[in-house]
Amino acid sequence: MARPQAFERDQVLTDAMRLFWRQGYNATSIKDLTEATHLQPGSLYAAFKNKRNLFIQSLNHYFNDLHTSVVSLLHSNRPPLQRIHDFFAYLLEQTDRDTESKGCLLVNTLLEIPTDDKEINQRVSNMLQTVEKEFCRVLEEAQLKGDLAPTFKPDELARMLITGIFGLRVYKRMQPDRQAMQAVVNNLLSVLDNTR
Amino acid sequence: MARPQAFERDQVLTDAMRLFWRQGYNATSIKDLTEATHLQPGSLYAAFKNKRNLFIQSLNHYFNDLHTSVVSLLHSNRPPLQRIHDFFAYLLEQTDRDTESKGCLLVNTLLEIPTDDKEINQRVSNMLQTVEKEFCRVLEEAQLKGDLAPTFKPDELARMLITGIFGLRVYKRMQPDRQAMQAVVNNLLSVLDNTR
DNA sequence: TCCATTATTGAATGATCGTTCAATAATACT
DNA sequence: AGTATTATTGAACGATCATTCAATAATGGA
Repeated sequence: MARPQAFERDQVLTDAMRLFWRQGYNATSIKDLTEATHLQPGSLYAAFKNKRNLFIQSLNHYFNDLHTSVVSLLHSNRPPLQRIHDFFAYLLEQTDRDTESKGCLLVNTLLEIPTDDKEINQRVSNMLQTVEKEFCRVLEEAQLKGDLAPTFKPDELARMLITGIFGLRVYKRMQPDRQAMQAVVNNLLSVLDNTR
Repeated sequence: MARPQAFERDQVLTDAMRLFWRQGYNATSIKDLTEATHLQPGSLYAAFKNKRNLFIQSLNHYFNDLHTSVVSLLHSNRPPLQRIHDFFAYLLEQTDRDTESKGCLLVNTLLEIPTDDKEINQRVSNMLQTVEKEFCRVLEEAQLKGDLAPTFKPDELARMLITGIFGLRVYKRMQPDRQAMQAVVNNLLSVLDNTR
């Protein structure tokens, strides 16, 4: 016995997320958000408490999508090292389609939000560490199969690859051509071929 | 025959730069800047036109310092590949001392400023490309001396190392311990050891 | 059909934003 | 000493910020 909600929470979060992704947290105003979501300020605040909380929900929404992609790529039935290559191929494709150079919302957030905002930094760090762990498991699997030299430490390699991805996300802002990005990936992945 | 300027332009730029570095462009207000520089708004605007221009001057100031460090490290009299290692050792030290996790102002700016701000993006990109070229020249020198396999393309390697630095700058925000960062650097630099 | 409950509206709030400018102060030259 | 010139001050401006809330609308159950 009450008036029903007229909007879909998921759709609103998608709209908000896209805006934060394109403009960053500080540069996105409530006015921007009301226009993008077609919700009035009051509704936005009733549903999401405030701007900061809406942002956090947007981050969660982004990570859900990201995690789905990562899992489907890294848990496929292809050989482990091939799956790593698949991931980077996917990253390059996505980077290519991203004509606005938005990059990764999590990486952008990590650099924009002040260090002393423990909550947001912790949340984003955890999300990225989750991805790092997925990488690590695949590398362990490769090592077990003998596709990766036993002298490697999978956790260190995973960390290095994740760092490489972060770097690519930044490098893209310099508007390099696809070939340049591809060459970086090739050199990065050449570490895995090392027999030591 | 006029009243002399009471402040040192360089000191003011240093103060402003530190603030932009710590907080980012959008999160830094004129009030913040007047407090940090001890200049009133009017003086600030008389000397630097507006906030945006003050930021651009701060970027230049930052790059001057950066370029000095890079040159002294990469043009030393040590063997070329050793100079690359020196650079990363310096980077790790600096990262360690940076308890606020400010990272690199240029990298932060590249991610914060919208893509459609051509001027700032172009300026920052040029600065970073300058560093990349310094790396490239050292790698060419190493190749000439036979310290680097001739199959490598120095420009691609330089790009990969720069990307690695960007990545480390981001990774640092996740508050990793020094060992973790060191391992990333080791794995990154292991590419150079490849004999192909 | 009426009512209790919740959703939506959008104007209003006070704070803060970047920027301007008239008033005042400090200097060098005559 | 007087004056032309430039530097400094800091209050004031309009715009915009995030947030609130009283008024209104829409529903399901009685």
